[in-house]
Amino acid sequence: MTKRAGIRDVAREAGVSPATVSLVLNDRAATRIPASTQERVRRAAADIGYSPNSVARSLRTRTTRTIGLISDEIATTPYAVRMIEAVQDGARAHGHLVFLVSTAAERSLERDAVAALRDQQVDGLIYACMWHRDVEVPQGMPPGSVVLDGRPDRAGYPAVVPDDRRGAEVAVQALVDAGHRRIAYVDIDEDPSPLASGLRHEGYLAVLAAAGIDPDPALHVKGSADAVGARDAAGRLLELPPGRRPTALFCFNDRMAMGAYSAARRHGLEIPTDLSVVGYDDQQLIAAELDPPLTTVALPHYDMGRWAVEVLLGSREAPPDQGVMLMPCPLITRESVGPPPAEQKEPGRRRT
Amino acid sequence: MTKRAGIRDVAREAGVSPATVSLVLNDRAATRIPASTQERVRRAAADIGYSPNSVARSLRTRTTRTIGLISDEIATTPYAVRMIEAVQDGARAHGHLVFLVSTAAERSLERDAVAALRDQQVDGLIYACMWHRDVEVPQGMPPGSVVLDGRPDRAGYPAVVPDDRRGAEVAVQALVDAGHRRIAYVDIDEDPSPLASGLRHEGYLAVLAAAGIDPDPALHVKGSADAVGARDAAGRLLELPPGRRPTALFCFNDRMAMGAYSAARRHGLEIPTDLSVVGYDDQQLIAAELDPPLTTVALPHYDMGRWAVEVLLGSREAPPDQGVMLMPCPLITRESVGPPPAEQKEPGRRRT
DNA sequence: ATGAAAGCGCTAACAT
DNA sequence: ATGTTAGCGCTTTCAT
Repeated sequence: MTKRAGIRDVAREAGVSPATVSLVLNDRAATRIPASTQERVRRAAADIGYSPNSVARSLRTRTTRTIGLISDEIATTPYAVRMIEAVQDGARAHGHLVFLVSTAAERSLERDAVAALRDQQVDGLIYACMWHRDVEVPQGMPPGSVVLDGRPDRAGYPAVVPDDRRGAEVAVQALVDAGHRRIAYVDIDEDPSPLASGLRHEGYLAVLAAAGIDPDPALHVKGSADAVGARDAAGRLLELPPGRRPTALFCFNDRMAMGAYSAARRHGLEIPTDLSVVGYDDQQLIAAELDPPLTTVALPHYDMGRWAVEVLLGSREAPPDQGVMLMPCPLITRESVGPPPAEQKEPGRRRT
Repeated sequence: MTKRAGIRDVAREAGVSPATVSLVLNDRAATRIPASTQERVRRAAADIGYSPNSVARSLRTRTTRTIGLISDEIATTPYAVRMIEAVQDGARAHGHLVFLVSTAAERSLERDAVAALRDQQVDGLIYACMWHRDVEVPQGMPPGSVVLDGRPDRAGYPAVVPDDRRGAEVAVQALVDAGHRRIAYVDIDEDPSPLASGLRHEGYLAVLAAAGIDPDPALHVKGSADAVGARDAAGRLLELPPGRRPTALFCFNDRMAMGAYSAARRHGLEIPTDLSVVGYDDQQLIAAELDPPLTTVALPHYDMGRWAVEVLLGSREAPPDQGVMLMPCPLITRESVGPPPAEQKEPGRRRT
């Protein structure tokens, strides 16, 4: 890289002082400087390819137009990159650049990251979780930093999470509307249980209650978070005697719905004819690609990410005091939901 | 944020000059300053919680310990975030922070990003593609910047891409080793055809040739890149008369392998008993979760990302002149490959 | 309407 | 062995 042109180079070229160049190039010239001079300055700048050194400017103005995005993990839940993209887009819209640092949720790395970012004088910090959870805000996070997809343990940090309870309601309601009354919840078996697990269970129960359906505890099963765990859990459900067997499965997530598909297949059940399935997450490359495509509830990653930057950069109101913003999770209707089978029948034969 | 302590605060506290503090804190004190003074300085710094302002330091040293990572897209191929993570990790290992900017592959955004990053005085730039392709290096990219998962159109840019040809060879060889001789290539139908498509085809043909198998053009089919397109393409293959039908499918990617699974299922074929399938990408949340788990070839995203930072930051040799580094793609053996069925039989019955 | 000069917080020559 | 000084490239009073 050859030496970059500086403001004094422009000044010399235009026959004015550096101060004037600064004024003009920052649109602070308003009334002060005649259009002709402004024109001359801009020409000179363009001619020599001048572009201000952000570091010097930052030192002087004490604002860097950068933000830091700390994410606890990045690769495990690939679809959550939508949050990163959203933060990116929002930052760009505000003329900011973003430092990304992922910390694998290690406390010491988190502290280092916060410190490094503060040393860089970032204008704001976002702490992003890759899944809805309680978060212990890292030491040194300046108040005003926003928490993304997590619930901060301390006040002073605006936060946004998906409205999992409401999302589950929408999902289960869709099943009720299709005529189902024996609806199972294929839950995740993890310790500690994710916040989303409980919230979605609440939503599930609320809709059943509202529909006058007595919840059958046997229809709340748990399996490990992968397709195999879900396949087994769903399998147990499908082995229930005809009268007790569910006609619809609400699955904790799309990955588990994928397992439910396997179980149905192994039981000779057609989706959605013999069994309806709803997932959660709207995970790219799963939900839409399953056969048949999966009806699911979308996690509003992009919206949450956008919300976070905008609150951080002040273009949107933070929720009053301790309030956590609940972002709606829309139902994505595809083809895995149908009316319940006319009667409880024997495991069907595959169509030929 | 209350006013940060500065180096002069530490100096006053320790009863020395700012210069001494700088020396000590940067481990440049070597022989010059007695241990006792050093200790005093460090104590003072710790006491008042001093941490140097990176912006000021950068202005002075003309090096920022930051790098810029420009990625053409981020959300579409979620598994490619492994590259970002790798860059992250490598940067951290070198004490650098990374600016992430995604440009949706728009030329004007790319140019803006390059300019903004240069204004920030980043120490280096990486241009990352989300899939192996030819890249027109954005205007203003300083020579020495590295291209990740792409082939630059100009010299002066070290680059790394997956060794798709060799990867395909390994995949098809696994099939040959299992005893297959009628092996199809379920290719992607896209215009322009991705580099990987052609390279993998070459690898496929090379292995067949080496095994003395005459390639049957009817076994090279194409489908759209989603599960449905692949299902149809694979379906056509499975409808071939017994003697011509393939016993194994090499799929362009895991998503298409997923479609092949659907097709097999619809034809009453069991995997791997009746049909073997190999994918490509080792896409998280697909390959491992399919039933049965998919044998596939991994794209070395992490390794490539790591390579890129290390070359950028000088801890690894760049390939000689125009050379593009080919990163090996390892075979991930799971359960979708078996020996060919004893004889061409009628579509099998599902196990009960 | 413009310029001179100070200074953001640090580091690196150069003195002492 | 340590301190003084002069900037890094900009912005911003304050003078003129």
